[in-house]
Amino acid sequence: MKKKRQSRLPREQRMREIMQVAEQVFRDKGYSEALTAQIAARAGVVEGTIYRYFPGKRELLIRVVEQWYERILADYDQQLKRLQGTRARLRFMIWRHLSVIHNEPGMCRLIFNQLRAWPEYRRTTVFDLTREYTRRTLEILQQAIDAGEFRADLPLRVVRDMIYGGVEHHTWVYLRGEGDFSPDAAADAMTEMVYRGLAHAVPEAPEEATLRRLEAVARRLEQSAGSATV
Amino acid sequence: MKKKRQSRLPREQRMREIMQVAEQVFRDKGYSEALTAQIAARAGVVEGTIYRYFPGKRELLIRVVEQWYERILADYDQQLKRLQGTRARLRFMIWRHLSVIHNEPGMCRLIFNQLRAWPEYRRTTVFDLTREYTRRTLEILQQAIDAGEFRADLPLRVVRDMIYGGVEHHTWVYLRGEGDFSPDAAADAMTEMVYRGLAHAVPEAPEEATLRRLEAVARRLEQSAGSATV
DNA sequence: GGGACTAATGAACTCGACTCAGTTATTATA
DNA sequence: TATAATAACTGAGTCGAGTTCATTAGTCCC
Repeated sequence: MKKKRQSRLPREQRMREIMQVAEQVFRDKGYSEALTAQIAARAGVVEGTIYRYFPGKRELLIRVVEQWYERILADYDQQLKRLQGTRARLRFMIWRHLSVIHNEPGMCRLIFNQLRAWPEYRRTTVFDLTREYTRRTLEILQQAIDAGEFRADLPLRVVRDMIYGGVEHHTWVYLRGEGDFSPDAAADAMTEMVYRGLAHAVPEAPEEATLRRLEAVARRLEQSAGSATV
Repeated sequence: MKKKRQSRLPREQRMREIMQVAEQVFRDKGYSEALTAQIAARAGVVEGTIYRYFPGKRELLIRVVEQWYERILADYDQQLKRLQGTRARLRFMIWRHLSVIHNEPGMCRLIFNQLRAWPEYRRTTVFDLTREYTRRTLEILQQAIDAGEFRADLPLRVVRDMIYGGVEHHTWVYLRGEGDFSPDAAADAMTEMVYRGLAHAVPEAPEEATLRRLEAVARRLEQSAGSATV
């Protein structure tokens, strides 16, 4: 057995190496099965070294997931910008979310099962980015309402919750490793569901404009009065 | 400080006492903050005693949650049986789920954040009962299809996922202790959404539509006005 | 080549879940 | 009432994983 002394690396690089190994181990084993000892061993350092770079195991996972999530969402906007029309844009948001889960179940499990349950979650960029992207979905819906394409009589936040919650619920079995799902099929169904739920059933009647303006007033009142709510 | 020797209890009773204390501690502290030492202390036994009745801390939580869940769902059927019509029954399923979360956030957090992430989850009665009740929702939808009330062109499982996922997603902020939600309002919105998504497009009388939307505006204004407290 | 800096070490420590050989309280039997 | 059998309960200890820190030793620069 060799006692191979590790050559020293600049701070940044060692940090990157540890995170890289940690990502792999967390992904494969899940959070609690992933041992700091093993991460250290695979990274070719001693356990204590990890603690020179990260305050603890939890923080290490957070950093790893943050980095991954930023990478995953990098080209989101670009792709979305190319799409025209409510339906296409809505479907993209849903499909994309489903696809990420389908392609990266290990990472998604970590977010759903661990990260999101921790108190640190709120000050995570995962939290911020998720918020940002669900907000974007709300915007798409709101724009469709403003354009007279969608009705305004359902609270959009509930619709958003049905989309994102629905996506997650739909992928559970897969995430437990007990089955599969089709991102395309699910995205089609969910988009259709939202569309029917919000689209006007009948061509606009003359009093339409008046109603829309009344509703716009309500919205403004809500926003000014109710910034306490979510 | 007294060394009060515990009188011996029959197996069943001691078990019940431990579970009772454990439920309280788990509910208040969450799983990992709840220490077996503390549960033992509060139950008036020594730590080792817990392990005469439960194989481990996880199993103890499982048993506690199972017992609670069975209690919660006990009168479900009775109430459902009383309700007639797709809309009422559907709304009840949604509302009930929202209400349980609203009334018992501590327990629901344990299920969502811990139990469901464990491999043991599948052989839990929580798993079975949840399955049973989501199946019941599917049945309501299916019956409506059979009766010609709903269309059959969307996969019902996706609809069910949007319902249950939507409920959960909608309650996150509340479960993190950062806000509130109205089970009634959310149930109304979700039921409406599902209804529109699945009902045959029947041309609506124009006055009816106008009325419903005016009512929606009024409801929202009410909620805005009252959201300072929320 | 020597000093300053700091990456890295590894042994020790913490803290909580869990174990088990042994100790009684209780019950059954004589 | 005495005694044996049973099973509830104890508590001191083990174990294992995360975390700490005083110390060691590459690396850079003058």
